[in-house]
Amino acid sequence: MGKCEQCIVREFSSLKALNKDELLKMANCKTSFTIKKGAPIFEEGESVNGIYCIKDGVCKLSKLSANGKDQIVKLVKPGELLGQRSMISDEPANLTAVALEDMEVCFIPKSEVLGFFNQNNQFSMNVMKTICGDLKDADDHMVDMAQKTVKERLAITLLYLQDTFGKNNDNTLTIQLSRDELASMIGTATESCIRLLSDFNKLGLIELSGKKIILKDVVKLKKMAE
Amino acid sequence: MGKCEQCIVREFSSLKALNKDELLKMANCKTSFTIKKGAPIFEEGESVNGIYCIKDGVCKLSKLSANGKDQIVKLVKPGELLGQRSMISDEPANLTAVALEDMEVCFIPKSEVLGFFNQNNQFSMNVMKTICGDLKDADDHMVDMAQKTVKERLAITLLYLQDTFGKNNDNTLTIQLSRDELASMIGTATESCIRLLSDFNKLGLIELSGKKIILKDVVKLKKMAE
DNA sequence: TTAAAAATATGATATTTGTCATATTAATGT
DNA sequence: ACATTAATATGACAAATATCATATTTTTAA
Repeated sequence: MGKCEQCIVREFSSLKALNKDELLKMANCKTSFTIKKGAPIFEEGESVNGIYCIKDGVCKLSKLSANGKDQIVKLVKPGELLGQRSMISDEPANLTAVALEDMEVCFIPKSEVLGFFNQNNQFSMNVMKTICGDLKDADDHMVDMAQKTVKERLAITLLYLQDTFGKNNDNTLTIQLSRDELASMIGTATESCIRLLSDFNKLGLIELSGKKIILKDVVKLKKMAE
Repeated sequence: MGKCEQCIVREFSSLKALNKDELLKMANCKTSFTIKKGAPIFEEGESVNGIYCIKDGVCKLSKLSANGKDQIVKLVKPGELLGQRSMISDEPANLTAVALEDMEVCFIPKSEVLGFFNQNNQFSMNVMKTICGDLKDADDHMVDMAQKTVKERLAITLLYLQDTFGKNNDNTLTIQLSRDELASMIGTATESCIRLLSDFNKLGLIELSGKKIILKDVVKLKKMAE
């Protein structure tokens, strides 16, 4: 069984407020497992009786709209927690979590987490701050969806992907999304997304080599994002 | 000085977890004031060093987008709190709060609230649950903005207004928004909003008498909202 | 009360975006 | 290696929405 004490990603999440004793307790009740690319961690409507701590790999949180299209609400990366919202609200998951890469995650049951909430104020404060950050992001995201054009949203999203997940040695974006997934982030039709990528390519803003994307002119992209 | 103990709206917010002692402490440090329709409570970028408890009147939380248009993110009604997000995150306000009606609000300074967080777990849990609810709403709202048409969003918004704020004896919506504000909620141009209201009127879904709106066919509106 | 300003309404038109059809390319399994 | 499937790409067109112009009504303030 892995030791939470020695887990590095813990340091990047709300869990960093936990002391040695608490970490030992957590190590004893957590379950860790791997998830293959494309597999769900949980789905909309399911009960999530605890939180997931992401050790490795990125996943998407999405919601199916009545028009049959998936909207990606958020990407979650190592060090971040998953499922806090529905655990705290005591409601079924509002979003579906699917692995974009092979993942390693740990699951900590609700009873344990609530215990930490009661005995460790810094921990619950950390969780609260994280959720507040998510709320701010969601509000901003919502305004962008309502007020920005698809072109602007594509620019914003490309910059976000590079900022958040970085680039490889050949300058290509580290995170690889299908055109369909990129469209789901932007909130547009796949064809529109592909078309705009072509346009950006022709304008020299980005470079497309197969599935890989290179941001060639970050300054212009930022201007384009407004 | 008003007594928090006797304030009814308190019962509808996270503050209901506070005990007599805490309420007395709160009554001593709170400041209550009135805000005229159209006046701001706080604006984007301002520091909000505490939380506002709404005793009477409704306000809008909005954000100015780079295109110069305001997007209304949320309406807040009596019993709800205001400013928790930025107080907890320790960040300037992300949204502007403006009174839609004459309001009565109380302000409770940050130091006091944080004190209650530390000594009253139920209270901080309540606040956390409220913020989680806001996050769920924001995510859902975001998906609607990205995936629904303006027509669908108008139907959703009209139903929301009636559900949340009710109707008068003559069946008109209790809350009165200008066409401009309604457009800001929906995320569309004022003209488009006016046009669709006309269409809905002609289709018998709603009835317009001046600024007043009556929902005539809630079933069809719900179907329209998908 | 009445002139001025603001809000509401509607038409004409341009722009953006979605949809459907169909290539073309890449990925997959046998 | 090759057939099959899936992903990407592009054209043609339709639908949704924004913008600009201008009328009409309502509100506001002198």
